Order: sequence, then C-alpha cells, then structure tokens
Amino acid sequence: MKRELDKAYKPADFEDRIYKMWEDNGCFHAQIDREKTPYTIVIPPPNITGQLHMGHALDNTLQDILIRRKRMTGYCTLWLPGTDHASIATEAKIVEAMRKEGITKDDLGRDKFLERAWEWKKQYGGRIVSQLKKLGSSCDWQRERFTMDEGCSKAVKDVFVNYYNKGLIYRGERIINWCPKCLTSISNAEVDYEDQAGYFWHLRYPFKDGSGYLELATTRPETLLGDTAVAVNPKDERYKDMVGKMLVLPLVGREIPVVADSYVDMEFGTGVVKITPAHDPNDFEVGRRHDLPVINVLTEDAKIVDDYPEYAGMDRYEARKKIVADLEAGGFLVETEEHAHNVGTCYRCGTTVEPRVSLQWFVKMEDLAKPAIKAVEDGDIKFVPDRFKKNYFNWMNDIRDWCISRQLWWGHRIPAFYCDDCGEMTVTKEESCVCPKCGKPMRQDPDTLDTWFSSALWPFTTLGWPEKTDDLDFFYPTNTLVTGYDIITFWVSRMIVAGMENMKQKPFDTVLIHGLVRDEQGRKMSKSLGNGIDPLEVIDNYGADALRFMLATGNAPGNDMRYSDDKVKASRNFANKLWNAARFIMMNLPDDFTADSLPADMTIEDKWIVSKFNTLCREIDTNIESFELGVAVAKLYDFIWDVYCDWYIELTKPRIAAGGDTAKSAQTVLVWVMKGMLKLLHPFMPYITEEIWQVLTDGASILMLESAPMYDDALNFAKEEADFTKIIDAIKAVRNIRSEMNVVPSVKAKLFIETAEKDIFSQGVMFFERLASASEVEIGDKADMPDAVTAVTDCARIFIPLSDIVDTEKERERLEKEKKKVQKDIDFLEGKLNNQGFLAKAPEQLIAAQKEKLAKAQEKMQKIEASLAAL
RNA sequence: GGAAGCUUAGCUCAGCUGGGAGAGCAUCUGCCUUACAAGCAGAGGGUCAUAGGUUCGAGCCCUAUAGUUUCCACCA
Repeated sequence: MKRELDKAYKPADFEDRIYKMWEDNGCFHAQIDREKTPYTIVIPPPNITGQLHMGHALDNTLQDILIRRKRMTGYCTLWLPGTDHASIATEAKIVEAMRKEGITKDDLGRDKFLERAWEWKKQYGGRIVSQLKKLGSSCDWQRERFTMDEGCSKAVKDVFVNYYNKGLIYRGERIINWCPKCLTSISNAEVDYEDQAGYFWHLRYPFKDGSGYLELATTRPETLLGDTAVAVNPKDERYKDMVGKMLVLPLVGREIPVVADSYVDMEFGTGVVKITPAHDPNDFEVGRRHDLPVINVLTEDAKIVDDYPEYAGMDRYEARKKIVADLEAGGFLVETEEHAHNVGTCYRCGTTVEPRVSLQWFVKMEDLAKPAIKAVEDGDIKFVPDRFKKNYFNWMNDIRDWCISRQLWWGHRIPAFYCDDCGEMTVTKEESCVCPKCGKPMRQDPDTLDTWFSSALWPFTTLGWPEKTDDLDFFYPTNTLVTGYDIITFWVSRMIVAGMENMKQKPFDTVLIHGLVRDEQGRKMSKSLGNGIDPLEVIDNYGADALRFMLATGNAPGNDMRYSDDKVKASRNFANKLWNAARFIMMNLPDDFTADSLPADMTIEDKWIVSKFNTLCREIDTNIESFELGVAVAKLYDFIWDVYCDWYIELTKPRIAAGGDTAKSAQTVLVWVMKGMLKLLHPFMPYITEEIWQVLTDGASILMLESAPMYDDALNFAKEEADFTKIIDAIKAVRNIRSEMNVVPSVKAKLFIETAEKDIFSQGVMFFERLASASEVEIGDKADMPDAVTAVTDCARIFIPLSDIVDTEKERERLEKEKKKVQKDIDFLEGKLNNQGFLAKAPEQLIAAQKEKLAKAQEKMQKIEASLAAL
C-alpha cells in the first residue's frame, strides 16, 4: 500500500469530507451502553435566528474537545444539540421584516403570524446547525431538539401547571420593566443599564393652603402627570410638620398628600421625593404602603395617554420638553442641573425601558432558590473557575420573583384560561376548556412565556422528560455545562432551580465558564461596532482546526481572550507542521509496512521519545480532567513541534538513510508515536488528525472512535531519557558556539568529546555528525587541544578545532563569560544549601535536587577552568 | 453602592498545591540541511503594577494603593 499525503496542507480539501465520513458512519450517535459510564453535555441552544459568532465557536469548541476526549477514554458520550426559539429576539426580527413589507402583527393576526414564524424557523433554524457542523462539532444530530418542539412544549406546560398548583406561580398586578419598542414586559435580567447624561430638574410643588412650597428634584419630569403623593423621611425634622398636608400638583391641579416613608434618603437632594406609583418600582412600593392611587400616564408605546389633552399622544421625551417648558412658564421650575444617571435599556433592542404597572405572571423564587443554592454550597455542582459561584450566590441570595409572561406571540402560550362572563380562571394542560362555573368556553391567556422558562428545563426535557425514557435514566444528570459568564444569571441559575425542583436532582455536576472573545483591541465584538469576526470566514481561510486550536490555546477558564489573525495563523502553521511530519514519515515508509507495536530493539533515542510521550499522556489526561485545556494544548504543541519534529525526526534521518533494521525500528517508532500524538491531538484538531490517520492506516479504522493512549509504567525509561538529554545538551552547546562564531553548517569540523560517560556519547556519534556539523567524532577521557573552542556541558567538554577561526582572546572572553554565569549558579545554590532555615524546613526531595544541581554546576565549572587554563 | 477579575518580554497571553521566570508573534544573526521558508539553527529582551507583611524561600499567600475590565444592585 502506498501512503501519500498531498504536498500542501489544504484543510478545505478534506474537512467537509471527513465530517461527512463521521456522520455516515454514525460516529456521533450515542448508543446507550450500560457497561460504560455516561458522559453528557447538553448544548447551550443557539437562537434559531442566530448566526455562528466567535462566542459560539469558543463555546462549542470547548464542548467538542471535552466530548471527543471522553469518547476516546471509554465513556458512553452524548452531546445533545438543539436550538432555542428565542421568543423576543425572533419575534423582533420577524416584525422588522414585516415592517419593511408594510404589514404589522395585527394586520396578520396571531395564527398567520405564527405560520410565518415557523416558516422563519424552518428557513434559519438549519443555518446555525450547519455552521456548528463546519466547526467539527460531534453532536448527536439524531437527538437534535428545539425548545418549541412537541416534547419540550408539553414539558413546559406540565411545569407551568405543576408550579401553579403548588402555588409557585401567581398572577398579579406589579410594576415590571416594559419595552416600548418590543411592546412586551421583560424580566429584571433582561434589562441592561447604561450611563446616560441627563438632567436633574428642581421643582416646587405648592401647598394647597398657600403656605409655600416643597422643593424636590426629578430626572423624569413627564411622570409628574402620574404623581399621587410626595414623600419625606419620617425622621426628617425639616418636614415633620408637613406630613399629611396636601399639595397641588403643578400643571395638573390634582391634590396630593405629603406622606412619610423611610425609603426617602434625607441626605439626597432636598430629601423630598415625588411619588409616581405607576412609573417607578420604588414609588410603586411606597404607593402600596400608603394606599396611593396608581395613575398610568403612558401608553404601551410610551406616549402620553389621552387623559391629559395638553400632552396626549406625545412621545415621552417630547412630552418631557413641553412639560419642562410649561413648568418654567408656571414658575414651578427652580433650576436645571446636569446629572449623569443609569438608565435601564432593553437587552434586545436597546430602547429605554419603562417601568409600568401591569398584570403579569410571576414565579415565586424564594423557596425554589433554596435547594439550588444548597447544591452549589455543598459542592454538588462545581463552578470552574470556582470564583464564579460568588456570582451565582450573589444573584440567588437576593432573588426577586421572576416575571415570566411576555406580550408576544412567538413562544409557549401561557396555559391559563379566563371566563369573560364570570371572571373565573383555570390553569390546565388542555388545549381549550369551558368555565367550571358557568360552562361557557374560556379564552386562553394571549401571552407567552419568557424564553428562559423553557431553556431552564433544557437538560431534562431534551432527554425526554416528563416521559420516563431510557435516555433520561441513563444520561441524566448531565456532566459538564459549558457557557460564558454572561449567562450565569439568565440560564445557569434557572436550570439549577428547575433541575432541583422537577428532577429532585442537579442538572449537571460542573459548570465550565469561559470568557468572551474580544477583538484585537480588546473590545467586545458587537454588531453596532461592526468589529465582529465571522468564524466561517476564518474557517474558509485557515481551516476549522486552526480556529479551534487558536481558541483553545493560551486561554484559561473564565478569562476573556482576544482574537487575532496572527494567532490563527500560528495555529494553522502548527497544523501544517504536523501535516508535513506525517508526510515525511509516510514518504519513507515501505509499502508493506504493518508494524503496530514498539520494536524490541529500541535505541536510546527511541526510548527517550517513547518515555517523553508516555509522560505527555499522563499530563494531558490530568490537564483535561481539570479543564486546563489551554495548558494541555500548549504541551501538545511543544511535544509535536519541538520533541517530535525538531528532534526525533531529525534523529531518525541517518537511520532511515542507513536502511536495514535500524531504519525499520526507527520507522516503527515514528509511526507509533505519530499515532499516539494523533489520538491525543484529535479532540483539539479533529479534521487533520483524522485525515492523516485515514491515510496512515489506509482507512482501517476511524480515529475519533479510537482509544486515547494512557500512561503506562512499562514505557517509562527514565534512565535513557536522562542519558539522551546529555547528548542533546552537548549538541545544543556545539550549535550554540558555532552559531555565535558565525560558522556556517556547511563547514564541518571534527569533534573531540572528553567525558566520563563514554557509553552514552558513543551512542550519539551519528547525531553529532548530522545535527552538530561534525565531520568526525572522537570520544575519550582526555583531549586537551589548545587550538580549539570548547563547548562545555555538565558532563562533557567538546573540542571543536576550527584553527582558522579560533581567536584565543575571543575564546578566553567567551569562556570567562560562561564562567561568570556558572559561578552565579553556584553562588545561588551554595547560598541556599548553607541556609539553615532552608535545610531544616524545605522538603528533602528539593534539597537533594539542589545538591545535584550544585554538583553539576561545579563539574561544569571545573571543565571551564580547565579549558581556560589550556588557552 | 456591593462583588469579582486582570496588571508578567515590544505585542498577545500561559504559569497546577509558594522552591532558581515561559510560549507564540515581533526583533537581531546565520542557513534554500530534498517533511515543512507556513521552515531550520542560534541570540537579545522581564526589580512578574506599587508599597508593606507572612515565610528558610513570594509572580503565586495576606493587607493597602493605583490603573483597567466585568458582574450585580440602583437613590429620586
């Protein structure tokens, strides 16, 4: 069989083909195997409207690395994919598209609108999936789910009804965040705060009895129309006598009381606050305590209501201007002060949210939160890195009730029904129902549920819950949840809550948190900045493997990273290096090569690399197990490039040239280690490793289903490893000198190696010839040569007679410099070993190591002095 | 207002439980040595933000300060 790789590494030529090969062979599909331990990841479902961005690329690369590694280490692995209907985001996009056609939701009606939405889902839902595939994601696509598919929808309904029956869900009139553009309520978590420059308008409200004014300040004068009181702190001496008196509301003329409430901060401003229960959450609370009327002055789209003819129909900001002008005209405006303040905006559209009183559905969170908090406190669920649990506790310990109703059509419709006749309400899983009191057909609540309500159930609904499926039994609880820190409150916390409540079991045991991928300047990638990098473009240019490798490199859990093209290039270069290494060994492989295990006649350098590889296996395992993927990937890079390519391949060249048995064993070791590297690297760079594997093994097996190599005591050759390192050190020392003296490689020179370790160095003769430009090598006990430069290591002096080049003065200078360096080492080590405190308290092993180092340094020093003396 | 992270070579970042500071890119010097110039061999470059402290020993632990980023809460 002729094994051959293309001359150039061109990922585009094989990535899609390899992915298809995996799919055709059912490699992604998880078959329940009760002999094995399950390992499960559920994907954070991307929005159906979404396109793959760098965040997805990172998130899914990490998941794929974990799942592929587990698959190769004996677990029964399931990576369950799916998408989220993303009610508000999707609906906003559809409405926007319709607006361009000149139609509104109401023109269309609910049913037609939903048809359109499903059409949209059909069209775009598949896009993100194919993009995930490009990345190499080894998801079990046969199990793909959607938050609004039949099973998930049924589960949502069940949960709603169960919660309701337990009193965990209630409906009530509360002040909620309202987005005047999306025309829906949103939860606290969906509000983003941003600093905005604004004003403080100082106003005075006159007393009804004409006894003067109360001065107060507001940032939102237009809400004055809905004021139903003015509040002061009960302890405030300044206003003690005024509590209970009536004021006349400017412009409106309504009489409103002065109330005392401890909410008011005496230190802030004038210590007087106007109370607008309908348009401020705190005012709403004050209003409840004092039984104040709630007067709504804004419409759904934030225009002034008809009750105020002067301002009716004006936008809130327009009205603000006019009201300020009118106040000024009426003499109510004292002063206008600049004031920066935090304004809540809708996380989807960026519109300033309007606190608004309305009838909504809520989940009572306090009791639900308790077991969820405990699960993390007890370490039943771990966060990686650990510090993010503070983030979690922070949110959970101060949890508010969760507003779950949305005035949207796209989503899970709230399973509550009302009787228009008698006002009865029923919550039921049925599609429709009649009033239990008067028998008339009931009308279903028009609202839908917050998207996150269904996402919270994702870890178990995707496995078939509420049915008692085998999948659920085997794969739940899932193992690792991989997500960004920005979504802990939205999603992670709610999944834990839902898991503990509905399954009585945690949804996963580890939450692996990653950071954001920022642009080259460290800015968040965003649409508005237009600085987003399209991962698909990167894949086109450099291959999915390069992108994945770049995302995994130099990144610690929870830390943000910067994207840069240079980093991807470096990863691509690494892939190219591996490609060429594989090409090299295949080029030199006889067609009938079949050896699969290590040869019996391994040389010192064979054992050196096998032993190093063996250690690598152990380290990679520990690193991945503890989610240190960035560390693992760096070690692989280093081993493959430096140890395997730069050293071992070069070492085998003279043997391959020599032919015969030594060539054969070199080839066998080359292939053996190459296969091992491919297995270790596969989770990080699945395509190239599989492609090489296919060619190398002539398609005999599929790499992604192979077992990863593990540490094996029988492959630990500590002595050979240490011995061969001495040869490497000597070669490096020679190269160093030659380079410093500007001797080109083509100028060969004889080497005399003076060493007590003749047995070791005699095994390295051909390497000195090949890698240290030696024309000839002589090894002996004593080889004083005045007309030579000497390379000194701790166990050898290597004489390089380059008579025409050697300059005694320069050589002395060089050796003196070297001597100084070694002397510094000796001083340092002696200082340490003379320190009584160190000797008394440091671990024995360390002391022994320091002593050994000192001995080596001293040996080296003697050799340098000998060389100096000989000059 | 509360909390957390970050500050290490010119740049981007690693650095596990405290034991003589690392990588990639960039720079400089040699090499087209038939796997790879997307390469090979060398070199230079760091008071690990600052100030204290704990320790035989601190990039790592503690305290404070500065700069920076983020999360949470939100005061009219």
